Amino acid sequence: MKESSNFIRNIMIDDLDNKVVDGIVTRFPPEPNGLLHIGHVKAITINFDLAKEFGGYTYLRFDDTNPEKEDERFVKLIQEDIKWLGFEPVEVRYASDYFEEMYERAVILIKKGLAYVDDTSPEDMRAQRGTLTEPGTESPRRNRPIEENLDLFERMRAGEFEEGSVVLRAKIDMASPNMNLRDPVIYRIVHEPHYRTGDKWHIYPMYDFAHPLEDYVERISHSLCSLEFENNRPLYDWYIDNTDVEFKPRQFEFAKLNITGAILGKRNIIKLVEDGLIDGWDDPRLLTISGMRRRGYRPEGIKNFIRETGVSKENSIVEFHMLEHFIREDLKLAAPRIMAVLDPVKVVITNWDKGVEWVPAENNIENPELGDREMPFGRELYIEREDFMEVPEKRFRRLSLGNEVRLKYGYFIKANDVVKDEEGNILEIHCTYDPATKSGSGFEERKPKGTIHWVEASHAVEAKVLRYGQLLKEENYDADLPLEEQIDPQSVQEFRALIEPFAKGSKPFDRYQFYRHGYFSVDPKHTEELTFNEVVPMKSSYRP
RNA sequence: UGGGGAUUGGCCAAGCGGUUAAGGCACUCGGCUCUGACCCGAGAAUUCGUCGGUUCGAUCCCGACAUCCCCUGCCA
Repeated sequence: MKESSNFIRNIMIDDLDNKVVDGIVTRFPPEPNGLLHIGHVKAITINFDLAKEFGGYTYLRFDDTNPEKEDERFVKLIQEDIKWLGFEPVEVRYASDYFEEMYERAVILIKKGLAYVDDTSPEDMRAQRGTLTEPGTESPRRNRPIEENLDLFERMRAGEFEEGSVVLRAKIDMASPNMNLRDPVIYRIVHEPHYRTGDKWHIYPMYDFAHPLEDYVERISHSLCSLEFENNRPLYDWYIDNTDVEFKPRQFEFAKLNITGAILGKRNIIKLVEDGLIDGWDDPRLLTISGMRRRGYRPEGIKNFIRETGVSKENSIVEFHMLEHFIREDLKLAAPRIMAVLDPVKVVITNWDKGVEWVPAENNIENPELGDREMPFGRELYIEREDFMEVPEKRFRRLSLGNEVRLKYGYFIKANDVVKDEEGNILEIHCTYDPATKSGSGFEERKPKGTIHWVEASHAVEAKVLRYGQLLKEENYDADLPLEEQIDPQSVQEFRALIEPFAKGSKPFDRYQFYRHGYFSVDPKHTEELTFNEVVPMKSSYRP
């Protein structure tokens, strides 16, 4: 595991040293109302890594306290995503399993005179809450007798009331400068059936009340969440301090992950999915876990990125470059390489008279276990149009008239002539090859200025290649603009590519690297059509 | 004068009173190379938002100011 220092680790070390906690127990608590994205990967990685580092363990807990938004299918998909990432929770828990426990704790609050049933309308309640600079006013129901509250709360549970007609509230401080403490709602009425508990319940706990109790039940030592919950921590502590729990979990906040040009946030993704602007949650342009999987990213690359990116309380935006770097670093060791030509121009080797010759090609120089293969070489080849210039510019190191270049895994060829159409477009480049320069022969007499890639014309397979770029046009997402205006139409580009045949020695691949043009991976769903997803562009540093 | 956070090179981020102020990404230059990628070297903060204070000594402590983020859901 990579070690990256962060302030939460330091807190844990101190807590362990000072015997504030016996051990480390963490949890990842997604609400099953959508799929996970790379921002969640940060939370997942932090929780699992830290627990593991200190010999503790981590729960996967579905925070399913709102039946109106949650769905069983997300429970399943989220677990698959986490498993794919390589994390193993000690146990899968559901907040809905603790509903009875939470109810009991709410009764404790009522009995202590710290909670009351209020039938103030949502509108009036908002008005009574005051503003950021003015205190709120107390509800007329605030001092309702305990017995009456107990009776009303029981009837709320029994389903006697309409949604929105009544809530259970904590009696804290309507003048608190922290809005969260102005008598927050503890339970609300919801008649919608819950995907797990069905219609057993008609009241559901609010996040602020439920979460600390969930953490208590699981004996979470460090409850990690994002920065926007800092204002909720006093309430978290209030509930813990007043519900007679014998274990006190504590909340710590860290900054969420933001990446330039990426849309994160379930709300936005849900909107993109619902508006049909993308394929779905697993659209490769999205940085959802399933989208990244389809794009060809591997878990290790993603996790390394997260680990190197750090944990702090700084509202930061990481450059997409950083993600690309770690994905590329991971893929370069694992991706079999093939050769492909995106914009082909024909090369005729005028002195070739051997038919088709199969030449060995290293599949992956860094990882020999991926095996070698053979590829055809013949009289007619295709090379990349941009790899040829009739008159070379300075610093141009590829093929040009009168000059020699190495064909990777093949021979040196020298361009002698070009055939053009009436408009001057190059149709063919006539070259001669030198038999002595065959790849692997150990020929060292001279070195060409450059090496280029190619495919043999008669065997090349034509394929459609999809390049998936970044979803957004602008560097940063602007919440005030409609999403459809911000999506970059170039985020999906379709190319026709000529790819070397998969014939000899080829195995079912799931990832490829295209020389110079980038790393691509096959989307397993589209293997038959040979549709590729670009993983990461490999920039060329050549500039005329 | 509501409250809560944050402020270290273009982007992340270590650092916890005495350091030449880690590291990664990006960028530049050089080397290597069966692609210019990869790999290997080298390069940037006289300085840690600003101004004061404490101290023999401050990025690290205190104060003021500035800027950014969060908080008025019966969402999480």
